Order: sequence, then structure tokens, then C-alpha cells
Amino acid sequence: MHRPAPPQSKQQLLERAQAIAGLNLAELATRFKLPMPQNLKREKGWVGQLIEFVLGADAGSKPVPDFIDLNIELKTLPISHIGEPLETTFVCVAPLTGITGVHWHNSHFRNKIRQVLWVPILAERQIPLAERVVGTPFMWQLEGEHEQLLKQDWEELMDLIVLGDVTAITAKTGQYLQLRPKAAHSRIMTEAFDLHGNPIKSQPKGFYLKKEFTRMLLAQAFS
DNA sequence: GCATGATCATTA
DNA sequence: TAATGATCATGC
Repeated sequence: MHRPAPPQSKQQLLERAQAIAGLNLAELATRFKLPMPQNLKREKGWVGQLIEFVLGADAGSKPVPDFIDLNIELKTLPISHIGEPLETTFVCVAPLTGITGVHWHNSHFRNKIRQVLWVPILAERQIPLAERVVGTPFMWQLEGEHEQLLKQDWEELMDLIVLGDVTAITAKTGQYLQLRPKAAHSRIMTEAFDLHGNPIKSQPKGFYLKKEFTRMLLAQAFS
């Protein structure tokens, strides 16, 4: 089946997502004639790409939100049967150089998740991939208290990068946002600076929303 | 290597 | 057993 056209409005996107809620992944893959792996050990991003296809996302691998014209990012969120997030949520790679002039308001991070369509997936590891179920989607905007919480962590982490202490950053830094390795494997290195401003090599890092944050979003969306 | 999509699996 | 650090696929 050919790729559905991009939705023309936020409302239409939400309706499309609501229309697939309750289906399991085998039904969805069959309906769109897409091959489905046995598990996610290799194709870890398969579920996200399946939902992108079904809803008509058009950004490909461009560094912009999935639905280009609507400026809406799609995130699948694995949850347990009681609605608790099972994994952190990757947002984007963290810049380790060229940070001069980068502030919260013009950051790649903020731009990426200004507006997100969250699609929970009932995805406990014991449930075979085929039987995992699409949950009730909800639209979310980065604003108010949510924005303040992330801004705080983002600025703390960026300060550490700027000060040259990127080697001191672990996943424990930050309350709702954390920095973790993001690469094909641990031998991949990228440019960074040390405490003295000398160039060094560092593992690429990515910003991840901690479960505490997405747990809060779920709680508020379904309260 | 970097950007997209994330989850796996070892460790604490 | 949760969380951190590591890893997998794909396109360019």
C-alpha cells in the first residue's frame, strides 16, 4: 500500500491517530502491507516508523518535526498495562561544539518538541510484538510548567558542555532530562572541548526525556 | 558521522 | 529490577 498523504490539519492528524487506537501491531502492519519483524532486537525503531507511515509523516530523516507543514512531532511511547512509561524518550543529539549563540529559545531541542502527538503503545516486553496495542493518542504542547522544567535541565546540561565538562556528565545529571550516549556503538567519537578549551573526542550524546517526565504527561492527559 | 526511528542488555 | 550505557537499522 502506498504511503498515506500527510494530514492537512492538526485535527485530521489526531483523528487518524484515534482511528488506529485499539489495533494491535500485526493488524496495522497487515492493513498497510508492511513487513513485521519477530521482535525489536534488531529493528528497534520499527514501531515508530510504522506509526509514522500509517499517519502520513513526511519529514524522512530531516532534522525537523515529522509533519513538516503542521510542525508536529510524532513520538511513540511504550507503556505498561497500567499506563506507566517503559522507556525514556529520545529527543535529539546534543551539540558539543558550535554552541555559541545557542539558547533555549532557538535550540534544536525546543524546536523539535514544541508540539508532539504522543501515541502510547502497550508494549510490555512479555507481549509479542504482533500483539502490542496502539493506545489513545494525545496532542501536547511544550509550554508553561513543562517548558520551565525542561529548560532548567537543558540549561544545566548545556552549561556543563560549554564549560568543557562533558566527560563529567552522566545520565544522572538532570531531573526530567538526561544526556546519554547516542550512536551506533561506543567506538564512535565526535569533536568536543575539554576544561581548558582544547579539542577532544567524545562519544556523541543525546537528550532523553526521563520516565518521570512522560509519566507526568500521561497522568495529565488521562486525568 | 549525523540525523532519523528507538529498545536492548549489562550493571549497579 | 530499574536505570545507565550500549546498540541496531537506514539514508546520505
